[in-house]
Amino acid sequence: MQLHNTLSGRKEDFAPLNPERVTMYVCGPTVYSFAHIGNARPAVVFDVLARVLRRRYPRVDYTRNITDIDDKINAAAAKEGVAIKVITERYTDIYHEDLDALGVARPTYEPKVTEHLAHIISMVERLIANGSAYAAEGHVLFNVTSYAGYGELSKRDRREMIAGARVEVAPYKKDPGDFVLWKPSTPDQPGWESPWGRGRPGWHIECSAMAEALLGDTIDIHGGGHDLVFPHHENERAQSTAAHDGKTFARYWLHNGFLTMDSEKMSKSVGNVLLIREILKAAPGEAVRLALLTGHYRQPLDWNDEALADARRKLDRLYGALRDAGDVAASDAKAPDAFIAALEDDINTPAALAELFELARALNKASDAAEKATLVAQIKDAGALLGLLQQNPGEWFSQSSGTASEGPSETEIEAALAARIAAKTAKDYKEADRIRDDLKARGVLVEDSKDGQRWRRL
RNA sequence: GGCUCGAUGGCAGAGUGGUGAUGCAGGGGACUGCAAAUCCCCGUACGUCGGUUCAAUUCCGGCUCGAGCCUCCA
Repeated sequence: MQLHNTLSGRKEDFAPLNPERVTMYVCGPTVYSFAHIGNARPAVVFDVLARVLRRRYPRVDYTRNITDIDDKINAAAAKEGVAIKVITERYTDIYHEDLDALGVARPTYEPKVTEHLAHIISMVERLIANGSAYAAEGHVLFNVTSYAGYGELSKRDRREMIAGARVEVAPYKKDPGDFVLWKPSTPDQPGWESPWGRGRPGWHIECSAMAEALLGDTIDIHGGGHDLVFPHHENERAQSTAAHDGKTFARYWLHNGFLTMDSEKMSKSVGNVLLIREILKAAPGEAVRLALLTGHYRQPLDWNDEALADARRKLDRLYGALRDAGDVAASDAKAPDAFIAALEDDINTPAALAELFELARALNKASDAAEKATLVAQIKDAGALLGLLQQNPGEWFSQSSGTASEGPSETEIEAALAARIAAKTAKDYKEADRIRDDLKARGVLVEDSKDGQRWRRL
């Protein structure tokens, strides 16, 4: 298996430190608002990676955190006049619902910052003790000059970074690049007791502490969105390496490319965010998931209505092949080698999907029952690795296009179909076609097959 | 301004130093009462200018355009 490592800038052979326990950490959401479709990309991509790894390794410990201490959360809570827990629990639930709809399996561990304060504090103490960090005016800062490898991950020169920095440098910093590990809270802000007074952790230390607590000093894979490379992952790397006597923190750094809207980054300031739940009103979650896997994970992906419609049509084809195979009992065949090879080549989902379509064509052409059984099993097993094609074809074709869409009920459809078959038997094709056109106008496509009429929602 | 990554047919999107993945759309045919679905056939795509090479879309360099980071951000 090969994975592209941001640190080296190239694809590398993947070999876990301990094949009996593969460890993976992915930065999860800050729960202060609804998740948008851009947030869904890493969740889906790394979900696929976890599935692929689990096929090969007996145990994959996948940790994806929930950031439930953050100034944006504080702002949201203050605005509503509620405790931060009200905000964080609400949006954690919503995040779970949204990802469930996209078929994203829960990670092995889903730690919250509020559950790891003791660990964070102990890590900060260790960093101060070994000279990597210092306390100043109620803050604790990590001294970037103490870590020679600073800038290696994001390929930045520290001096250039300082020169180009647009932020004002706080007077208590020893070096302009130093970043906060702990900061003081005012009495009206959420805070926790610490050796440096009542305060709260900085953004970067939480991931280092939780990764250490759940996965150990050295982890195999660290993932996240490309925007996290700097400063978040650069800082995590510095902290963890410094806290562990120079031991490697993450062996493979994986970063997914951005999702754009009309070729522009999705962001609240631009006003072009598209929430996952808004999309789900008009499209099945499975189609959203496939749309996210259409391009390679490291490439930028432009989101638009056509991409989503395209994904639906692809699923129509795939489910259509499974449906037309009828009731053949699937054999125990597994996904073919070419499909696995594509996914094990740095998660090349477009190439894997191409293999899946080849299987579908073969299934459509197959006439032998044993051959069909093998192909059905292969398609389902391959689909499972992508988190797709696990429903019955009948469910796929009869489901409405989203949580908000409407259309004639199944009872109505069945009644219309009965009338149409009667018209057809009487060779009244004009009436039969009228019924078909009428249903089509209402979003239901009727098809005649060798097994009689069948329908699907458009 | 500095850094990183891209530019493939009507659209989306892999890949490769020398036989044009895959899906959608489009054209032709088979099948069908007609459709739909399915199957078969059909496209001289690799931003631009140079270089290396017997041969470049694929390697190297310039240019143009695009995305991202340098500030919270998936």
